[in-house]
Amino acid sequence: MQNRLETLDSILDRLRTSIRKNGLKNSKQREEIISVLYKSGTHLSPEEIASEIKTKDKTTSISSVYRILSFLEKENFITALEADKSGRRYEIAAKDHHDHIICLHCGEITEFVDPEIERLQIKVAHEHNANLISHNMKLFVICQKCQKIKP
Amino acid sequence: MQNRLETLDSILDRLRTSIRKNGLKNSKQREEIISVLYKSGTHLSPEEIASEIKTKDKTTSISSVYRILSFLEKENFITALEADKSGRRYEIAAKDHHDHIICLHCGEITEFVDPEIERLQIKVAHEHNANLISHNMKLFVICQKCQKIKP
DNA sequence: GTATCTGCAAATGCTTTGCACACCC
DNA sequence: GGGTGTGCAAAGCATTTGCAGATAC
Repeated sequence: MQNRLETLDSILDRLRTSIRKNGLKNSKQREEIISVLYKSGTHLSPEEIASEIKTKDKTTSISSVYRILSFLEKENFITALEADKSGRRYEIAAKDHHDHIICLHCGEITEFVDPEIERLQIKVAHEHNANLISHNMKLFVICQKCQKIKP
Repeated sequence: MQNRLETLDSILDRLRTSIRKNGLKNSKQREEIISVLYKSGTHLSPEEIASEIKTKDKTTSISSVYRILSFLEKENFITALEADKSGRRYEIAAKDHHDHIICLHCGEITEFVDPEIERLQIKVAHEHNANLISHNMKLFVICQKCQKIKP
């Protein structure tokens, strides 16, 4: 996981501002989900988020988790990642931009940034007369541990 | 679309070899699907493939299309692409390796290769002590046409 | 003949939606 | 108080699977 750019409190402040800006109302569930994602530091599935919140005594429903995740993604508080066929996983957006290395054997997810690749992606888009909005890059690998297990 | 590396007949020959190698039996549906993907030159959804085959009088079922697509992907005759939430799309693998530029506005898919990025991806994997098996890179853009429509 | 392949329909798994009640402002 | 949020259950949608008949070898 990379450096946090922002404290949890600061993110929650921005969340409240965003809620007001959209004419919405506060809810503890939204803050809970941000909190869980911030503290976990990993890439969690909606089910994992729901059960994490449930351990803290709340009876949060999975449908609310999905609804809130959509909102938080739209407002750029979190980002989604499709590591495999099992559905989306989410992580807090308050980190540096990064891409993912995914081990095909154990599923481990590592983050990385290569400034040179980032630069070249913008160049490629321009060469196609297009305006780069975002990108999605996943490197599928066999990690060091799994190379030892399965030589 | 990039240059074909192989004729349709040559691909179908390889398909028959692969079928024998796996102890399976021939079927016109498998050849039909390869044929449709080869001729279309684009990225088709399972539904699109099924309806394309149906126009040619056959009553192919969607479940067979899915089953055959899995087989063809496993055997590297085709490759899958997830352009958006609407599900997977497939294209013939008998082309040079390439990645995709996807317009967020009109959905147009363009193919590209940047040898320098390819090289850097291998380097990044090595720096993480991992063995690069494959990658997935999508550049999400607003294409030239859509920039004019929506300034 | 026997094992694979197919079409159909039902099942699955993730995600979304409709609705009635609960809660925030 | 009126609108927004939630939980629940049901619906959606892409994909997978079980099964009986069809087909390839």
